Amino acid sequence: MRKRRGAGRPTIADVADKAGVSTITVSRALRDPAKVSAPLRERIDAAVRKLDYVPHSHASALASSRSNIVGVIVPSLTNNVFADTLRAIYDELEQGPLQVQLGNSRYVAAEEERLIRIFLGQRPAALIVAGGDQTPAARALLESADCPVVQVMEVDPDPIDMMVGFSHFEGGRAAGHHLLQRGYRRIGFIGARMDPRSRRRMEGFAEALRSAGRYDSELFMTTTRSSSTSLGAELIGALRAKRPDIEAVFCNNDDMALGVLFGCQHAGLRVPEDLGIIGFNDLEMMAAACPSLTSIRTNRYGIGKTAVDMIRARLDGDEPENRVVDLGFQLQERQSTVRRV
Amino acid sequence: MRKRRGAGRPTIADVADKAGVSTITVSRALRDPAKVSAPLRERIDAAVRKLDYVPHSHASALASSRSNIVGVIVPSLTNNVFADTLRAIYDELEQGPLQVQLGNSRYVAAEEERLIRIFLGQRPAALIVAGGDQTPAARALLESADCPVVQVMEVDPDPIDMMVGFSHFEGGRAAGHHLLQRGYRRIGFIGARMDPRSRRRMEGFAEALRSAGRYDSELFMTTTRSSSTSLGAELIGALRAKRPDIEAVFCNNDDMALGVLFGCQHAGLRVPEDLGIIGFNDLEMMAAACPSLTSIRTNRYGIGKTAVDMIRARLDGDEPENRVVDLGFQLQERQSTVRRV
DNA sequence: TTGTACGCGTTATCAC
DNA sequence: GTGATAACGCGTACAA
Repeated sequence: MRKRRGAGRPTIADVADKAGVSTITVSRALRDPAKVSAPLRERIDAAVRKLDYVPHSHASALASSRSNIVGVIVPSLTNNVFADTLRAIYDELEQGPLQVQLGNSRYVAAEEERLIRIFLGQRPAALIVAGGDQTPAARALLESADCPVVQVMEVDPDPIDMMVGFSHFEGGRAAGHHLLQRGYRRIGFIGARMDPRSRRRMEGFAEALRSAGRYDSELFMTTTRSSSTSLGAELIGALRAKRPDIEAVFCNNDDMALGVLFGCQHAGLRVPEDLGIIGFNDLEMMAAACPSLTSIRTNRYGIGKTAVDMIRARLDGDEPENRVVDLGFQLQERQSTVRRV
Repeated sequence: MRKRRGAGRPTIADVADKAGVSTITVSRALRDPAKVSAPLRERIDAAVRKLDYVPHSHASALASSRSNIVGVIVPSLTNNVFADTLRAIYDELEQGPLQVQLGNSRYVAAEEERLIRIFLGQRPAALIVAGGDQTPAARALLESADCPVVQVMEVDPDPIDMMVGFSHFEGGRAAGHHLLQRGYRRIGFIGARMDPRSRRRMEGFAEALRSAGRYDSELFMTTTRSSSTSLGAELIGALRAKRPDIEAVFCNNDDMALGVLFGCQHAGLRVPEDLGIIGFNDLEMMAAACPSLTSIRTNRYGIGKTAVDMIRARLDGDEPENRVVDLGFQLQERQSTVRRV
């Protein structure tokens, strides 16, 4: 009897013994049943069930030098924005043999680089990362990775490999144009976290105001604290204390916008009569709020789905038509930006 | 020159060649630097950097019959409740050498079983699953798994291995007691999704009302649709259409509670004067809302942290004092349940 | 359609 | 402290 180091779980050889076939036949029966004759297939299936055999994915990955893992690295787990994209990735991916491995970079580029290094060690089937602000080393690693790489949530003319998202700059600009069109004059901005994407939204927004001669830096208030509803309420209070004449505000995300609404209500201000509010992302609650809240709708689920489609295509040997897909955004006008007369 | 099937990335043998040592020395230098003399260690580190060598985790897992993967299976990615626990797990786990592999069961027990099977195929270092409602087959798989298993979000006298959470039944009961104490009489319930945990909350709530002779099944409204803010608004509308005399409502989660608040505001009802509202989980927005919303606070981050602590202890050979840890909950009384005079 | 021989990259074991 | 050798469990290549 051979000495064994392993954990004692049944192996493909045990199944083969029990079914009276060779290991390779079991291997084939499991991965591509059509390649094995019906009677053998049944004997093998029975043996698998009886032994409760589970294939050892690491051994498989090692032998085939290819794993079924798709690494996904997002900056935040609690941010609903990524949750929707993640949900799409899981929905699409778990149909097939592919498995998701999720990393949380906590909005820290060095942490993202560390995770990329670790994930690459798994020889992943593909990699999905957020945005285009990797460290130079991380970018180099990804460029030399021998698997599809998709950057999500943004668009950029110079992707590492493939990219799907939308322009945050343009989204911010659209928010600015909307408030201007509604007739607002003293227009402010409230931003938390201020990661690169939030920053680009702010820049697009400022650009819109500037081109209309309405940019007033005093009405812009940002913090690196992470966004939350209560922070939105807090910041609008601070902003109004400084500049009570503010007429409308763009929030860098919907949680902040909701907080601004609550802050106004607690202060006895009417929305939109006393203050116009526009958010970003259009989470589900925005339409339900009272008053309903204007926002920039982004196609977060579509981004995840498209990312997986691109990966699938590449894995199937096809080349996607466009390496960069812009899914755009839509302004959702609601009660919170109806200009007072 | 030997023929190679692999993807061509540098291997530990390449590093060994470059450093003029054997592979096992490189292996040791990487895993436990103290076991290798300083000069060799430096030569090896230099070679690693020069080749940009990344260890092949699958080969390592195969050889050691132990991976550094902790499988985590949750029913939902978009539900903030799990997001907080996940964040804790990531925060705790990614410090060390352990990696998270996340599965999404979509509230489907069969899907959970499938994921458990797949994860077990990775010979994980540990497994974390939600709740105690696994299929019998899944439970059997977990019981025979040769790794620590932690069930989170609930407590149960009969855990598979270890467990950390709180009693949903008691949480529901506390909500009922609170409304009764506040003097509410016609008390209702609104529940979406109605997964096992929501169901237990409802049962505890009903139990509290029943023991006070205040249970009225007509005031209970549930749906299997997934919870959302707009659904909360919709359901309170339907419930009030049927029973305009309703005085207070317990929502099975905070999203629904916020939706009920919005629904009331849209309908011109005052909260808490015309309707008392209490939610469950106490998400961050509950305190910021106007009026602020009463809820049952649960320690979701603590649950994730404790789960990892238990795993760490077991992996280090220690046995945790208690196999079941009840982290409890706290009633957060706010404006939304201040009884009208 | 089925089987044999061997390699995948790493680590455990045992010797030096 | 360091090294030679043999597993780890499975898939590829080629033969039958």
